[in-house]
Amino acid sequence: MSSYSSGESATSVATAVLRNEPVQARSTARLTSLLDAAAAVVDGIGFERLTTAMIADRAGSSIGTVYRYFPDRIAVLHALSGRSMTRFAAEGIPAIESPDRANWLEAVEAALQYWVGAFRSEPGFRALRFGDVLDLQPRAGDRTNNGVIAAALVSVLSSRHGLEANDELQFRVEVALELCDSLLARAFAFDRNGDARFTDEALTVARGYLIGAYGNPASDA
Amino acid sequence: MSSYSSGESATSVATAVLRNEPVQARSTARLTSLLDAAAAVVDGIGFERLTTAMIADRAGSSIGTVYRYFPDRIAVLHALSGRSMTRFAAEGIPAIESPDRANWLEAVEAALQYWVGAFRSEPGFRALRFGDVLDLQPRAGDRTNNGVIAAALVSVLSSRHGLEANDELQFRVEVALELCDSLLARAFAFDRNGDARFTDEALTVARGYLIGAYGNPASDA
DNA sequence: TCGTCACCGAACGGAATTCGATCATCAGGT
DNA sequence: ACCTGATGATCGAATTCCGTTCGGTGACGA
Repeated sequence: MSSYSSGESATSVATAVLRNEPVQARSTARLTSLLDAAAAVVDGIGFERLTTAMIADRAGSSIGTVYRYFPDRIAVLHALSGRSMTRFAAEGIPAIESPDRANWLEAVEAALQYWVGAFRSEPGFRALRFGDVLDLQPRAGDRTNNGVIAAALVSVLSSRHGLEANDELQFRVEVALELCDSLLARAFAFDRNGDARFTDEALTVARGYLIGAYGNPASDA
Repeated sequence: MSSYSSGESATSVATAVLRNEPVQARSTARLTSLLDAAAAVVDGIGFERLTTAMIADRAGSSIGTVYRYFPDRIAVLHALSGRSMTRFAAEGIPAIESPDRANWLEAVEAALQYWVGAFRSEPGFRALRFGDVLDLQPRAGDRTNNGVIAAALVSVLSSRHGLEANDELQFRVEVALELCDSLLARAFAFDRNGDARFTDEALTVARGYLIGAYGNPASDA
């Protein structure tokens, strides 16, 4: 009945949304350019105003090609958020696993810092908020993106820092991410570079929340 | 330079989204029924699937009338969230001002409890999350809904509980609301009645956050 | 050179939005 | 009281915009 997962699921994300898997080289490039285009537009005008025509234009392709790969407009956004998440897992998690992290708190802080960086520089990242905003009528049991990231973090925290990987830890990490996410969204809502007051507070809050639950590992030394 | 406000602004909210202000009695009634219709539909199917035709039908009017008052479909949603906020201020704030609240913490907790109740029973409330979700490209200086509610809370906290109404307090209350909001949204995402694990955690987090900043007033007695 | 992969863009359908015609209310003049 | 012009309010067919489909054409690999 345990709902947390243990590691590799973080990298195996929603590519199932595609209608056709690209086979030839040019088509994988096309797919990439479609997602890049969507990311760029979404950063500029927000996901609600993103039209399929805009994606096609900016990617230098036609509307039909968009629909060769994606079942509908929303699927593009889901794929984009999936790609961001995969990148986050592929690049961020190893950085967090670095032996430099003396304890779980440092690992978490590294993850959050990395996350803020993604808000700043990863196209489409801030506009989608990991895509959870799109899950307007989610079915119970659906995995949220934050849930998947949380699972990856949990696996690092348990395998390298001695925390027990159970539902409670998964829940708390998920909550911490949710908290951070909301403040970061606010931080970047008006300020393209992130209002420092809110980005700082996001890190402080998440930190405080987890320390409240698990104690401060630095002072246990 | 102070950005907090001191009370009455909480009731003067975004009616500026209207194309035409209603003048005669029948038109104010019409406007109300349009918003009621939107709220009912939005609760059922989510704001993305809400069509202008549905609003008109359910309100017993025509599409053209919708557009007499609102510049576009999204504006209806903004107005709806504005009305929810106004109600929250009009009904919730007095409840919070009750002399029963021994200290600021109890006032805040009452506010949050009231908020959870609104998620449960106020039509359209949970679907819109105070409408901030829709603010995809807000202009700098725009007031967020949470910001306005925070201002109202700040005025209660300062006038009745001795906290100094300054930018810092406004900021912290806003952050607390944002934190609560994100967890409540999550709590109600799958469960129409609110997943207790997340609603509880929302209150705990907001409480812990403010106590961390201002101390526990109960233990000062 | 055949079969499949990719791509295109006109055409279709539904939803958003416009706009001029029509009805209702109100003020004030007789 | 009644008329009357002005303005408020409503309507809904027409238009425009956008998501999505589909049949046709070009490109790649065996």
